[in-house]
Amino acid sequence: MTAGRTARERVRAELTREITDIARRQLATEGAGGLSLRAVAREMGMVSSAIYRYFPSRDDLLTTLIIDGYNALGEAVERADAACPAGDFLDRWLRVCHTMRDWAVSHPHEYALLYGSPVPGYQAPQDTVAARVRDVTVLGRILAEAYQASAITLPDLGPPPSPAVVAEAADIGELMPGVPGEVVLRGTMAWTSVYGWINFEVFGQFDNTIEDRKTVFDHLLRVLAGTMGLTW
Amino acid sequence: MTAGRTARERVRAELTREITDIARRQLATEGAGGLSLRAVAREMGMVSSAIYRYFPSRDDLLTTLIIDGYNALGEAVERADAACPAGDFLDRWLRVCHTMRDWAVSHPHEYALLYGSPVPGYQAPQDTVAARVRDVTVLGRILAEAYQASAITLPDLGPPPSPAVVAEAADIGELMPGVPGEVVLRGTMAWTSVYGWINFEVFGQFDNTIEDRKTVFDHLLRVLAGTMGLTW
DNA sequence: TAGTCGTCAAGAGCGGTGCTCTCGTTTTAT
DNA sequence: ATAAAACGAGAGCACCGCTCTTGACGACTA
Repeated sequence: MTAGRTARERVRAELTREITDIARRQLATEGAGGLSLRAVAREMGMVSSAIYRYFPSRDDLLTTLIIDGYNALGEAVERADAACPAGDFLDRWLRVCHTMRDWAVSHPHEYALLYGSPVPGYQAPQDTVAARVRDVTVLGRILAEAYQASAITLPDLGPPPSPAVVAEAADIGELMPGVPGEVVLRGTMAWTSVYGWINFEVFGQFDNTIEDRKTVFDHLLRVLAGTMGLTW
Repeated sequence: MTAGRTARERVRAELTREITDIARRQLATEGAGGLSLRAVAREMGMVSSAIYRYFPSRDDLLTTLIIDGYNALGEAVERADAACPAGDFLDRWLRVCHTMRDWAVSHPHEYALLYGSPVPGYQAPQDTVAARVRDVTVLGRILAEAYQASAITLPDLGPPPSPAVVAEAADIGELMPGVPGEVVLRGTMAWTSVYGWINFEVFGQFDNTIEDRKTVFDHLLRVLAGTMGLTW
């Protein structure tokens, strides 16, 4: 990784890493809006214009921070899933979701960058999509493997989805090959619910209302597992 | 309302309204980060410092926009609920939630101000809480009235919540007097799920994935109604 | 080895921002 | 009528992202 050939390439990689590190720290303390190229440069003892040798604009720096954030979250989720017994689907679901929440709570500003309101004037480039889907890919895999293991029995919670609704979820269904549309929809719903909770929690909607959020979240996860038909 | 006694008070109220109107329009087109006091002043033909006679800071202007947003959303929701037959709880649930989504989709930047990542450096003052709870108050009332009408039968979706979990939801339960904790928890879950979906939709998470979002959202709402035990 | 070429940090500068202070003027209240 | 309060205008401060130019240093090539 740091096997840059020339000395110039090595110091360039080093400085680039230092910029992103400082930027990430500023992001963690000030939030996305408080991220300032000039402040990063000041902390590095450089002049502000020098930063532009490494990142052509503030948005480009933001983009790498976003990609890094998706990868950090995705990696944590993948590790959590890998640490579970493959056949205990409920346990995998619980641990993966708790990992997502833990990461979000401990990196609120980075999480806001990923799942909060888009940064004004900033348009996420296509580079981010590969990293963005890592977490939901894990959820899809759990659900797919559970279905293949016949560990899913959908509870009857309402009228079955129309074919049109099922067709709309086809793209998400690609993450869970072989899983019927109705299950895909329940999974999508659970996915949005989990992030809805995390959003509320990280963005302060539960302030002065729910204190022991992890415990309530755990209960939410078990109910969601029930809606997906995961046996308990 | 515009019955200010002196001429000065009248023109002050008028100018204050004009400032917020222009600010709201800028917010709608540029987003929260693009809201600029100088730009507002420019559009009014005033000098920027004059704005500070009406709003002591940019954050104060943002605060009134936020309160206005909560009230606009809350009013739309209350009107939608009032237009439904009081005894058709599923219909009320569906219409209220669709109203929330419609408002969010047609006012994305204002919605982001209310339910997105908090504006950096901005701390919502206590003035906002009264307006903020209007939407969830309506949901709580629907659920409470449904329960009192014996229109709720909770489906079995997992282990029952521990007393600790139920206790955590006590504050939210105050919105639904007489409703058992388990139902309050299901309602809280449905509430977060709805806003989780709306967040995903407004913030672009469904781009290139789900096209006919209203239809899928409607299906989500019916499943959520099922989890709350609303008969269908 | 000498020279050229590309990369780099630095500095000045542009237009923008939120915000403060002062200074006359106008309107209100006494 | 006079004192007090409110007001718009203007200059100015410190900050921002970003651009352009300049001079120095390192890395390849003749």
